[in-house]
Amino acid sequence: MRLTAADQRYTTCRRALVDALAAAKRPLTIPEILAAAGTVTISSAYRNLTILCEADVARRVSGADDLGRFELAEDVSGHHHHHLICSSCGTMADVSASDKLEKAVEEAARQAAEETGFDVRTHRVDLEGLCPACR
Amino acid sequence: MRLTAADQRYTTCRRALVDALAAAKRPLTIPEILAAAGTVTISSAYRNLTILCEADVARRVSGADDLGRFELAEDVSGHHHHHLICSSCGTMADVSASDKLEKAVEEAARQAAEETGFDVRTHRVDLEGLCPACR
DNA sequence: TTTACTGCAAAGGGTTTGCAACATG
DNA sequence: CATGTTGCAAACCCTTTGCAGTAAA
Repeated sequence: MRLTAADQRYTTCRRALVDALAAAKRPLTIPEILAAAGTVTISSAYRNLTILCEADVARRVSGADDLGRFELAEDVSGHHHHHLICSSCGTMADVSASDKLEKAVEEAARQAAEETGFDVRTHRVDLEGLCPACR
Repeated sequence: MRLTAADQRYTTCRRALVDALAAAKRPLTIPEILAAAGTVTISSAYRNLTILCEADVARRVSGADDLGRFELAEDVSGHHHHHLICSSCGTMADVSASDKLEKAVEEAARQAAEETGFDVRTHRVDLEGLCPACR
């Protein structure tokens, strides 16, 4: 949390954003964040989310639609996970990753790095389909 | 290719779009598609890409930035693959998937479906990092 | 010829930015 | 007190849409 101290002030607005993200167990859209964070204006939300992302406190994720979604960084939330995405309503849900999957992805990353020269830093596994409400 | 026939006409414009996507071995942004497809206007590109996606000839993918990117559907290109994404310049590259990884992802999908009630239809594995040009 | 497609330009919607007032350290 | 931060509204950029002319079947 105090990662922010390394860069900037930890204001009421920023705290509200972090709290909103921490309370949700899934990535939130800007509208959802605004609703959850109380009196935060749109411009402040965007501005501070950008800052929080740069400070590695939050992370922007992309789903099925083109709405920006944000979640706490894994260093902050403390657990590595992947996402379930509903192709109908766009909602995202967190799912924990199994060791077997992680190992397979890491191996694939190593291999791809070797073949292409990419410096692979992280990965993302999304499972897409229909959520209970939309199926 | 003739999937389009099932819905609409196979015009010069649409052929140009499909050819452009087929020629690239990675997802292309709209600007890249316009450059590659010759005399296609922006509105036609968006309109037809939407139609091609609905006909399952093409597919829209999202990467690190918020630019829409398109690639041929796997039924058309003929091979299942994942993506390498450069977090600096946003470029995406295709990488083929190993059997081991596919199996692990499918197992994870099955498990997640059971736990959450999601009807998982497809998956996406992105390896993110820095491309050779940006590292 | 009929119907769908194309181009142009204007409209739309989410995101970013300028600027003056304000709050934090 | 000095700076960084907030709010408001205008600016932006990518994407979508209306409409009249054009091309495909």
